[in-house]
Amino acid sequence: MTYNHKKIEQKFQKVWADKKVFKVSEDAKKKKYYVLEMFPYPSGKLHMGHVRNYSIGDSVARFKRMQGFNVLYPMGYDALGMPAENAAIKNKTNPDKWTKQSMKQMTEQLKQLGLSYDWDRTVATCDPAYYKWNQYVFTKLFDKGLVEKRPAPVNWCPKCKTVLANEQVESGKCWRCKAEVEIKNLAQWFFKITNYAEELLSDIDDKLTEWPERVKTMQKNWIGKSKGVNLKFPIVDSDKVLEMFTTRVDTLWGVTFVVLAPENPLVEELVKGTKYEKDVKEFVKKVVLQDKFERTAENKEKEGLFIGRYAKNPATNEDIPIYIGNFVLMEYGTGAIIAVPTHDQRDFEFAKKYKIPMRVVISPEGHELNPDKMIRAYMDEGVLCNSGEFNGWNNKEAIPAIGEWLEKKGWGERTTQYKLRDWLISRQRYWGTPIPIIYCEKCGAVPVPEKDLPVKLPTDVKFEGKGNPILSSKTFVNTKCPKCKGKAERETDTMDTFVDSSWYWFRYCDPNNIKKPYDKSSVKYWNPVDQYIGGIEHAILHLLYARFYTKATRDLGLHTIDEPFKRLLCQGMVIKDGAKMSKSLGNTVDPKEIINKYGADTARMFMLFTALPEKELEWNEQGVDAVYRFLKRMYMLVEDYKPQATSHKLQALKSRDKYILAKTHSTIGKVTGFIKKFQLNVAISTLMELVTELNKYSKDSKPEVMQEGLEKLALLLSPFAPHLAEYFWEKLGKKDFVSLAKWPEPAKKYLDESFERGETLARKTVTDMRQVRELIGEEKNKTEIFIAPEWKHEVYVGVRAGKQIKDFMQDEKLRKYGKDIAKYVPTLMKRKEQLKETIMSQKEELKVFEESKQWMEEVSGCSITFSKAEDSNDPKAKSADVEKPGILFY
RNA sequence: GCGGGGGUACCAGAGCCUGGUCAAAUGGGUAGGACUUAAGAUCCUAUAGCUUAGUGCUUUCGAGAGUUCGAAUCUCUCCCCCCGCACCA
Repeated sequence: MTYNHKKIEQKFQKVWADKKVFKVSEDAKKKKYYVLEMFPYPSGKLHMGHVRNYSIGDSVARFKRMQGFNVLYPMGYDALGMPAENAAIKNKTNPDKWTKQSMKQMTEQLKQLGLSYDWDRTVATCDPAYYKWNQYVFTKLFDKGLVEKRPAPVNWCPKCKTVLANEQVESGKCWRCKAEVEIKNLAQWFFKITNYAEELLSDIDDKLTEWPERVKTMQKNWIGKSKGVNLKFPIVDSDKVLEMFTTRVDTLWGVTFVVLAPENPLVEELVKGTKYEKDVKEFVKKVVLQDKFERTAENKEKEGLFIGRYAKNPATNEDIPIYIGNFVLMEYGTGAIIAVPTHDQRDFEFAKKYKIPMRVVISPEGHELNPDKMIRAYMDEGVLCNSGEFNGWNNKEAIPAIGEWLEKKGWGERTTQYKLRDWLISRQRYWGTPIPIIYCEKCGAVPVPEKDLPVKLPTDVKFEGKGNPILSSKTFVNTKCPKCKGKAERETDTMDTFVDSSWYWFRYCDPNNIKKPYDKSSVKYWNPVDQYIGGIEHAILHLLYARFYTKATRDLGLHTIDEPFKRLLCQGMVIKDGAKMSKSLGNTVDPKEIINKYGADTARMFMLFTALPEKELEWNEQGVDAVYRFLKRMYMLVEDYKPQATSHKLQALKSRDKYILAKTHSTIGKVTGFIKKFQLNVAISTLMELVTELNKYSKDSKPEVMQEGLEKLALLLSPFAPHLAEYFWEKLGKKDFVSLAKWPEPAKKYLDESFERGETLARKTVTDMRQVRELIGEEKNKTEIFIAPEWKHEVYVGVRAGKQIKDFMQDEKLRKYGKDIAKYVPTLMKRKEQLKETIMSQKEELKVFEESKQWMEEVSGCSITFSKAEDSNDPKAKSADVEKPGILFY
């Protein structure tokens, strides 16, 4: 019999499906556990990253289910988005058709993996019944003022022909197609995520205690909170006041110039009619035309210009020259900065270039800095000088004090700045949720009333790859105003697809609700998601949006959840030949082929065994093969075993039996621990150890013990290789599903300390000692193994047969066994620690051996008598300074 | 620059939190053996160095120092690598 993975896997996939084994429903009596994987974009083909993601998720789901939790483990499709639309353009079909076809294919592939989803809860975001609720929430947020349309410089991807949110621009390139992003000024819809900046930030530390550190840091950086002061410098010869944000009020006395962003509207005003106007305008034009990303690129040389005006630093009463500079960004703070060249590297470079004077206001303890001799800004801590009444303060300690002082004087206000920008959700594409807004000449932008939702995507659309296809629909755009019934036009922008994925896990809780996005109580029962699993690439984008949307919909009263994902795992990438698997590199491996050749169990187990979930996984066919062999080995083990129909009583146990039981039960403990810690690879390696032991044991086993070992093995294997485990379970005479069986607990009575302790060496020795006897012969009296303690805590071990020790020693096998036994002795004695602490007297040593005697007899299957080493027949033993007691095994 | 994570035997990768049972799991590779007509599969053994009849000894977990009876594990310093963010005032 060989391991026929296809037959086994098909069989159990069918049974699981037929009997709806993994269907769940709310059950107030049971503790719930929600395992969620980032749902895939239905490209039509599963890739290895998916397989990895879902293998991890499924093993957690199965583990928790067996532990008695009511496990919600759903799957769906993030079905709206560009690829479908591009495919439609390419094939001149409809995205809807293409997407549905893809979803079908993917579902089939997912089912082949044997994932324990509740398929009755599937959702697809392209379903109007789903995106209706995007629109519903949009209109509610609109009413609340959390949505707004406004013109803004936006990131425009010329290839996708749509705008992108800030988060979707990666070093100047489109996150999806990698095309260079351009900046355009357009009127766009925004979700006011910035209103939630503070909560999004503070909850990271307060509530996301089980998130990976690096994701939390990335989010914190992205939100980018800084506390500081909005300084107010009156502009000389003007009634205008220049506002500038700074976190470093301690350097206020060192300000020798200020810099405005070239786009700052004040600039034009200030230079109007002066001799500087022409130069300034030219410079502004040059910089603004320059790509935003080019401008802010690394090591970009600082450039700027004096604009001929001054502002008064109220702290020093000095007139400070105003510059404009390319390194100042309009979109952060007030688009203007104070410049302290002595204590800020950028200002330093700028000042050096334009020969602006500098003044030191912070000195390192003990010596004075000379601004003329500085080669770089001094940014460390120090003592304030030239700073009026704050002279002598530590600069860090002075910051709050100066802030307060400025506020009192009315020269500034303490404020907080965030880097986070509002979430731009408009997309000029077809395959997304239509934004439910109607423009009426009289009433303005009017949200579509709930009764008219969903606003469905038009079907009379041409896909030609130019502009927004929705514009080509005759029936869509023209409509009536819901308020005044007058002539009106629909918004043709659709929503960013990240909106779709910002609440799908709530929908899983109540996927068929037609009256509401979801039932409040269902959401309350299942949420928050206990374990969320997905790629690190969503560390900011999706995870930040999802957190925001959760808070926003909570405030709409739709549910009461603050944070959607309790615990997060970001699995590593699957790589091959040192690079991420990708079509363009041609280093992809199709999961389908692997499943065909080796089976789903192997594919899944390989994913789990080869690397820690968070780490990169290097694809390696040899490794796949190794896992396959392991499964096969287990298969053979079970196949060769004759199940015990009777309820087994574990009695009359020999040491080997006890050892196997101890091993089995310690494995239960370890595997459970490792799964909890997500060290799935280690969990599997522990199983491998057990299998090796069972394999050895199987040659001469006590059936009840074997049954116990194999049963536990099947249970422990179930999260990783569910089909095979299910097969084993059946083989072992069980009538139910191992997938629904109770997760085992290690039984204390089998965890005999003496077996536990010396486990590793014992497993060899136990068999080795028996084999020594077998090899040497039946006549017990001719066999002699001696172990004699030497000086201090070392031990002599000798093995020989009869009187002819030389004959015996020439036998290589026996020498090896002897060696192993010898290795085991210190462990066996259980007294290594004591032996190390004190040099024991001979009597004590003897006692140690005495205590161990019984155990050793069991282990070796030999009877043991004590004798003195000098009584040994071995001349070497006699001579080797062994006047001390020893043990002879006969 | 700021932040996060690392450096373990031929390779991958556990062990570090909770110090001793660690020459250090597991898998791969390599070598030898059993089985086989053969191949494959399977099984066994070895795999830092030296040495023994047996034990043992020396050197090892990025480098150095420290704490300790005892350090891969704890502390400090240094070196190196990877990954995020980055002219954010």
